[in-house]
Amino acid sequence: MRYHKVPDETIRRLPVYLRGLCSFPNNGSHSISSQQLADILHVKSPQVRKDLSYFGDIGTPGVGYDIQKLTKHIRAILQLNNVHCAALVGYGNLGAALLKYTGFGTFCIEINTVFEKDPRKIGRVVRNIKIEEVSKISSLSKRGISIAILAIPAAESQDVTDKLVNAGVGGILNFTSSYLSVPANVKVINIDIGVSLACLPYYLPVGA
Amino acid sequence: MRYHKVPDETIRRLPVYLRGLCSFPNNGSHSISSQQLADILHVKSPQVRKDLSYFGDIGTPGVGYDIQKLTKHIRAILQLNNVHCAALVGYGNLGAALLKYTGFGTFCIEINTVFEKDPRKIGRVVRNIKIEEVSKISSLSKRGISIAILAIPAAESQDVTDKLVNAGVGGILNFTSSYLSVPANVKVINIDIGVSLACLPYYLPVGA
DNA sequence: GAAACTCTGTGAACGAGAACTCAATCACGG
DNA sequence: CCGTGATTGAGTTCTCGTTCACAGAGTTTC
Repeated sequence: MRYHKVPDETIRRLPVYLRGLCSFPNNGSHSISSQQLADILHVKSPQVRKDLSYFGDIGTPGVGYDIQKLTKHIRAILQLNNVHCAALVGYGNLGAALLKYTGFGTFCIEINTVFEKDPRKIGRVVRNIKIEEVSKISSLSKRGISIAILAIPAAESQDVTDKLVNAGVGGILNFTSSYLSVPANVKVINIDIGVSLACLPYYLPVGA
Repeated sequence: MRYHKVPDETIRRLPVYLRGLCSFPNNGSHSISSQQLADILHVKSPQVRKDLSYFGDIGTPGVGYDIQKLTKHIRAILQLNNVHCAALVGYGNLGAALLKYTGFGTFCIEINTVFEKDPRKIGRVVRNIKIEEVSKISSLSKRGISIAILAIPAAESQDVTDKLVNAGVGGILNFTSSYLSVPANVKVINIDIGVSLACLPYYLPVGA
């Protein structure tokens, strides 16, 4: 199931819609209108309709969207119907926090593999996961893991990325501050905490 | 120093430029061309020129941009010339990781205040910072802190945000999954780790 | 000192995404 | 069974940001 040409921005909003649907109070009604959904998520209602219309006729005019059906549909689009296992590379401060992070469950994503360079950490067991050395990344393809989370120092990021790509990883969530060069069929999503924070002072009133 | 109308996207790239300049090998030359800068950061060279041109004539035709001068200039634009203190709200997994995070130093931002709800953590000292209770947020204005990092459960986010805004905070880095409602003069930057991760499966080859 | 070369700054074209608008569709009540 | 009200889906417009192309300024070379 692959769709024509959907804006990345739309894809990015789908998980937000999903979360909105989960939190929608089940007050008897089976359906929700684009306006209601828009209000919850603080976007405009035409935006919601347009986003959803990329994937065929999901709603029914005069009524709205069937909540359960819509939820299932979005999960199907995002390929979140079956659990995805993800590998975490780097068990430093951030890595440890991510492993304990509970916000992935809603989206059926579960970190079940951890790699680390530091020999002192290798072998330790956290949350039933044994920390492995980075050279074991090559075994990911055999384990059917195609998503990786990169939380290591910038200097090693390209090196590890190459290993991940070779192991068949198709999606990388990059917390590193460096640009990752990957083949076209691999998707990288960057989260640069430093840059985001550095933008804030610009918006402060002058002299603050 | 406030400039006409600069795209948010441009502002977001400035810290990246800054980092690129820092890592540029000091090989005798004092200047760098838009092309060189573009190559390092994997953007197009007209993009670099346009971004920088919003802030007046910084470069010299035929030569390029004086590295030191440009660095200073970007820091001035972003208001990063003097150190900014930031308050961290929430000392959970993520909060603890952020406090230890070293990536903020490049941008002259330093977390020097920590608030937490859990009474067992209040009073503890980490990195010379004493963890305070959330009710002390109101004292931020007196301390001249106008940037906050929000790393708490979604349920309490709006509550704490209101407290922050009342205390004169003008910029919030929001790791919470919820939308924050703030007055127009307060800037919120959202980092939603769950959503970013949830997007990845969409891009995987079907059936992976 | 002039010509050739390099690189910036900017106006204009282009493209993507968001907001608007309205016709078509469906449920429901009389 | 038909009219009324509600809401979707899509075509259009608008806004924002990126890319392009070129004029002009500075530097180097002969």
